Amino acid sequence: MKRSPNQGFTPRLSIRSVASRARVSIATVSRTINHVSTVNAVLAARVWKAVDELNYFPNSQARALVSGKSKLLGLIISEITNPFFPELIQEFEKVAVERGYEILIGSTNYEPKTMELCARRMFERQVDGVAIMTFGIEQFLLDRFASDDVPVIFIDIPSKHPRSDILSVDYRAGIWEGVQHLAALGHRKVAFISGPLQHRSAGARKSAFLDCIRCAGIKPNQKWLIEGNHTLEGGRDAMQKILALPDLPTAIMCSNDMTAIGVQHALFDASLKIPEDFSLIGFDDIHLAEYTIPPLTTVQMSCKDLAQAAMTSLLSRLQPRKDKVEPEEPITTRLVVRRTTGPPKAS
Amino acid sequence: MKRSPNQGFTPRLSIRSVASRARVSIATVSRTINHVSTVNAVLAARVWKAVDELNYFPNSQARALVSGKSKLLGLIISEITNPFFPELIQEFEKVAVERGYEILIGSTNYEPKTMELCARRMFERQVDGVAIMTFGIEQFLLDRFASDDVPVIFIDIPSKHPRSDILSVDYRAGIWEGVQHLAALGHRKVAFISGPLQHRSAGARKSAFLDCIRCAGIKPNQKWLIEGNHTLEGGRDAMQKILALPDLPTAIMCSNDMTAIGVQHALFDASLKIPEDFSLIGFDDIHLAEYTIPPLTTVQMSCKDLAQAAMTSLLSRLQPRKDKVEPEEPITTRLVVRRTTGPPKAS
DNA sequence: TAAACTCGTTGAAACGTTCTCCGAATCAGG
DNA sequence: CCTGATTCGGAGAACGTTTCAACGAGTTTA
Repeated sequence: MKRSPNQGFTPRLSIRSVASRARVSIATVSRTINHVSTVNAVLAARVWKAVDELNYFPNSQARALVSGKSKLLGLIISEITNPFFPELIQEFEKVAVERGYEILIGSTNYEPKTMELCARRMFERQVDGVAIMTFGIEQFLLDRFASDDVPVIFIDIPSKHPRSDILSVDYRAGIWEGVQHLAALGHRKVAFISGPLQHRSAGARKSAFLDCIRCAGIKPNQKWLIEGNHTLEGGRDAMQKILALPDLPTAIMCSNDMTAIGVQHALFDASLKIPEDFSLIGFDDIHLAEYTIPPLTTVQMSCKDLAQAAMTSLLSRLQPRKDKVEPEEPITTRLVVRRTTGPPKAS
Repeated sequence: MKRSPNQGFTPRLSIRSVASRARVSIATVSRTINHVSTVNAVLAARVWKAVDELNYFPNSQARALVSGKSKLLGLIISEITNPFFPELIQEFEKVAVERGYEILIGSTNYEPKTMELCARRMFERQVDGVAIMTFGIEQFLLDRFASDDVPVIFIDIPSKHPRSDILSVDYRAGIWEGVQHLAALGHRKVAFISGPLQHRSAGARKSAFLDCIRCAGIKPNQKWLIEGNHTLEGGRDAMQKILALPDLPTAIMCSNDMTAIGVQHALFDASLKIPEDFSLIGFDDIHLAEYTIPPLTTVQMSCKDLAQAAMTSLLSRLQPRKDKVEPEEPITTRLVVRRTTGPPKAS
């Protein structure tokens, strides 16, 4: 940056330009654009006119520097190429922009190393808050955010120690509906393709499934519990493993929709039909699920609700108001029946 | 922000803390962490030690304020829920983070209004550069960026006035391969479902198609030129319109893969088979295209190439080096044959 | 031996805001 | 018309950094 008296030209458009054009002090301009009520209406009008004519807008860096608030929010997700997350991002962005925030996105790709890098990026940009929408998070990262007084929201299963920065999801409800649906159709041999199990919430989905299966009076078969990785490839590979088994299940539940789509692909490749040969249930209800062939029966977790709950909670922590932070309702899940489930093949 | 002498406590971790701990001036600290070569090795070591012990990192707001560089890059896309864009974002993010930049994402949802809002957001955060990866952009927005000396990169068709801030895509090459492929299979009746035609590059894809069709000696039929909107729904609706026609085409080309997936859905609903009843070709080659049922034959536009070319060009404009900005090669496109094309039904 | 140069370090100004404090202006009541 | 209350505008410090100008200690030259 040039330090010379005036570096020649370019008297950069600043609050000062507005002040002089409106013939008021810079303080008055500042108060006007920050909607402080005590400012005289006549002057305010002059200020707004000047702002408009100059097409001025405040320098957010300077604002951030002095206020200590960057108006930046971090959003850490697992994998941006999994359509569930873009849908989530879209909701986040909407709410954030409405409230004057921008979003910094970090994609971990399921690697703890990358997760750490993302967290560091968030730190360096001094985000005002972070939403961690991955399937799990390391404790030490949470601690680090906490030690910097950065509010953090993350997803987890409902717990009896309701720390309000946890957004709890009731995975069981939807999975239970799914299992019941399958049982009602006559399925007794149900496989489950999980997500990467080192992630808490992937594990939570799997335990919910096992729990439900037992409640339905079905004894789970270890052979039919496959670990996937929440990707298309993972779903395909897992299904191929299942097909290689001597004793086949009649229905497959998946930890997310991408896995289910991978399964559909594997079955198509093997010339097997859904739902005639296998029933299939996904999880998430991404928009695409309605468009698979055949349309996917899946457990819906409203990412709209999720994003809004996360944002509400995050923002309420940023602007401490008198209204108490209400204990968050758990996010609910429910079955959406489409066309990948049917009675088991009479074998 | 409290203005009282010391607001009690919290002597915020700053470059000053490091300076006093390393027993040097803040200027020396600054030069050290910015890798200015003239700094004495002994002092540098002391500084790095202090940095490490305090776990210090510089405040990016302050940096941005004084340097005039926000190290923020804008990325404006059409629609984050179209999987093509997340794939693009992923590449962008990778390159950007490597170079110390963060990305601000704006999704226009094809609305000029929203596009304007996005541009404004970018302005307010004083991004150092913007990549506009939508299917078109208003001239006045480009002008505004230009008047603020913000480098802009956007996509367009190859033109004889190669302004280096245009990333040109050779849509024709891939579409030509697609048309030839169909013609070779015996198709003479080919429909095209375009994107929203107010967008330049959607229009470009359509003209490329018309051009290729004529070159292949086929007379295009106006009835088979449907305007879609690059979404699943748009593809489905367009296909339903086509199915209502008295004279049916035998093959469908789509302006993007999402449209093609919508077409597959409409055909599935109508109990029509691909490729037996209709051949289908998409555009983009999103990752999902390999996983549709049947796997989608499509024109590949490497979003990796696209993102990297965009970033390279953008970054080279940010750090003007001696090495001349090479004239960008147009991004190429090519056909990927999978299983949605076959000979036309003998009617 | 003093002057002229280097080299490396430091103090201080500047970036564009916000916000506190204080002085000036306005107004109502006596 | 004067006093006290009230309201509003302006000067200036502070935020955390970068970088310029200046300075001090060595080193070389006259």
